[in-house]
Amino acid sequence: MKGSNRNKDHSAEGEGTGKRPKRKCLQWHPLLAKKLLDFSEEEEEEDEEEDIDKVQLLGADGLEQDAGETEDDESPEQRARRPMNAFLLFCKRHRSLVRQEHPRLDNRGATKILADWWAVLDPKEKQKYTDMAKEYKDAFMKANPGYKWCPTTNKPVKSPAPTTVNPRKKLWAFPSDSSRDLPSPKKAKTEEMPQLNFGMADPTQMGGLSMLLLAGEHALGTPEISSGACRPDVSESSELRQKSPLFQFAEISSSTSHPDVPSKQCQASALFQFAEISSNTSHLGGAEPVKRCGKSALFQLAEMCLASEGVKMEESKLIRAKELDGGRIKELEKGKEERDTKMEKTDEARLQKEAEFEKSAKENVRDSKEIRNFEELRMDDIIGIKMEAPKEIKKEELEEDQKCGHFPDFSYSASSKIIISDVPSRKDHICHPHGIMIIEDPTALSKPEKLKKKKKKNKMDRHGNDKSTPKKACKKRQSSESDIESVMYTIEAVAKGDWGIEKLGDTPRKKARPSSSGKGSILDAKPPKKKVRSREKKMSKEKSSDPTKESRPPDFISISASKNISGEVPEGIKAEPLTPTEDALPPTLSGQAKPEDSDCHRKIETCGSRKSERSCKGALYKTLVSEGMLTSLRANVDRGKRSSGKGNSSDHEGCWNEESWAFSQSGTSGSKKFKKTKPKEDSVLGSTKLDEEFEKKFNSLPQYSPVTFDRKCVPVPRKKKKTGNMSAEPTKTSKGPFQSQKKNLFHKIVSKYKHKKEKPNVPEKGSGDKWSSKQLFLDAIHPTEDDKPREQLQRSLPKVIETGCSDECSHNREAAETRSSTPEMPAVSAFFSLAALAEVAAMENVHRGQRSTPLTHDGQPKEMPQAPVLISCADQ
DNA sequence: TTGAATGAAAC
DNA sequence: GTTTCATTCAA
Repeated sequence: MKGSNRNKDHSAEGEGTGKRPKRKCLQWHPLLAKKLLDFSEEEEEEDEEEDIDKVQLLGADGLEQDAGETEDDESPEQRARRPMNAFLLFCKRHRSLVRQEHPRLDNRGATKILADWWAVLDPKEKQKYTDMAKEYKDAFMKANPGYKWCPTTNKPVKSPAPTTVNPRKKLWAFPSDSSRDLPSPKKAKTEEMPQLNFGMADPTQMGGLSMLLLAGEHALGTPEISSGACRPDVSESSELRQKSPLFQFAEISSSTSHPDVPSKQCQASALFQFAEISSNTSHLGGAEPVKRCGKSALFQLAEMCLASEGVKMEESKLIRAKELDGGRIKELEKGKEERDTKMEKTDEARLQKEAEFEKSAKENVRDSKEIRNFEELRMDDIIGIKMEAPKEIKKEELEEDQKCGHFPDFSYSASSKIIISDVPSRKDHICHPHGIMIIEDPTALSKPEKLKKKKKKNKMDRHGNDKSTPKKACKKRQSSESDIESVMYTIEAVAKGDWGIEKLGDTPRKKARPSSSGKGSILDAKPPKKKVRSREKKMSKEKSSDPTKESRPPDFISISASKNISGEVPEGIKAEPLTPTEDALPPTLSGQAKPEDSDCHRKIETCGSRKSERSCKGALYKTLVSEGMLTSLRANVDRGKRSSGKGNSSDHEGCWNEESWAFSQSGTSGSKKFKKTKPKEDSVLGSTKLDEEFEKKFNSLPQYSPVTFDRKCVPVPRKKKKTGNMSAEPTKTSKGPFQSQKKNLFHKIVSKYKHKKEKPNVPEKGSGDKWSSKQLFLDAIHPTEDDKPREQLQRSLPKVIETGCSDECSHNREAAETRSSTPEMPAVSAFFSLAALAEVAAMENVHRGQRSTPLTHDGQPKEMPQAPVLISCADQ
């Protein structure tokens, strides 16, 4: 049976896409899954596009295949893969991030780093993943009652093990269970899933999580939810859940826009758009078109957040808190709009935008004044923003750029939908416009090329996009900033952050980008990284890795460290104002938020530098989005709402719901995972988004910036180091002049490293390997700190900043390039983003008190590091 | 196809 | 305790 199926699949593949079709199918099939693994994301994405088109066309084939699969596969169970454990979830979530940081690093190396991160990860954060994994497992088990993790009994696998060849997946066919208990949903899943894969979605994305959805649905037993673990397109096969939430959602959107449009297209488009939106959000595009899309997507996302918030508010009645959050969001959105508009139209659009901006500002003021009307105001703002800026201004452009248009529209439509229920007339208006926009979607769908591009771009680092936009904004800001000196100062600080981000983003992607100053060294250093890592890998394999680990990555790390430090320091300093950062986070500071907003408005009005501020905020907003901060914010908001409204106490349910932190940026991985949402709580957003929620859950899983881990790293390393050996070895030079010492360290390290290679020191297996990996991780994160003992690491950061500041701080502003040059841009970028937050908050504070805190302050460096941490923690 | 990590489950 | 396998993808 299986063989026949396989053959079919293959044949199908060959026929349809050649290899591609199979892949997806394969993934779902345990047997085939591995094969699928090989192909790259890009290909998958492309496949998706193709699939989409094909799906409709090919329906019959897909069905046959699916059916065959279900039968052949024996039980859907076989298909089902064992649920991922917390660590795997973590890896899945962060691997892309790691890879971004270390493009050259292969998966193994990435895995090591991930392991390090995981080790360092705070218990709380870990718990999130653990909980998710648990839920996932539970759901999975529900779906697959008979499922056995290790078919050991069934499969002689072990005994035969000698042939490592096939070991991994396939064997565990399930006994008879497969079909037996499988709750209908499960089958549906299994069946549907593949279909979906064929048709629309990325099987990869669907991942095992889809099972979760099914299980969740099943458990919930809520017919309404009918989790669409599978994608809508499968409607054919999906008897059970004919209409997945996504499908419904798509329909709604389509209906909203144009009933005439065939549902299929709408669905597909909607799904894609949604996915793209998420991806865009995460990546915010490197290329211009992408940028636009990304921006719009972000903007829409923000809107969505607002809308959802608005709804929730009504429900929860926590108007004020929401208002606060909303207000911030608005501002952010506005900032985005401005940037977006600027970006798109550039100079020409400026005037209009400015006008809009002013309007928005006025509106904001109103909002601050009238809290009750807040919702309406928001709507106004949104409307104004979209109507004026995006639509009127951008309309044509958008139309031209179908990509952007459809995405935003889609998201917006979703939001609008929600809004509609709550909001009266205005909302309707809004909806229509969006609907119009949506119409374009189908066309967009028709153009796979764009999608592909986007996807590719998605791969690009999110930061890159962010950066790009911020830059422009910054530039403009600078021009306007001239108005007020004090403001300028603050603005500059912010701007710098933005610049840094931009640069960072750019460099990280390509990694080797030759940055201007001192970058040559960096470039040189980069190659060493690989070598080092490879070496380390080898070392680990050999188990030679010593407790000492001095084998730290040689020069390049040091170099990168210097750069990083330079970059970090200023930001860190800026970030110092922890409170501001907190303020930046709406959820936490709901109360403050409002005042801040008002302050901001005031500032805007009073100061001629409205744009600058807004632009800065906009940049910050992007950064937030990219960093996932937005997600966290939204999550917090949602939590608050839910808590007030529903009060989900249960961990599981609560987790899912709560966890539905908006679309996370889901970085690179985001594109892939489009799973369905969970059914349970959708009431708020509407059942329509169950699917989304599901995806969200996974995507929502906190994505930590490397920086976060850095701090955390300290403790872990100690543990691992345990052995006294380690302590002695670490070179401690860190304090003095970094660079000179760095060199020395470098030499030392190199020498040590070599030495180690030749003679592995004490190699205790586990400890040694891990340790080595950790060191890499540490090195990567804190190159400079490597030398220092782990204990000092924490201290070292601040210190480094301080010491480094003198030299590099000056450079920082001017030499954003250096930042960009650092190979580990992502971490830096993340740091910047946090810093940017802090800066923004600081700006606000400054405006309030008008005291500009010098960015370069040495005095508060320590706080800096914490601030980001706090943020991350808060988020999560 | 392997491996690099962690964790859960089945031995 | 040991083994299997979940994700990911370059090598």
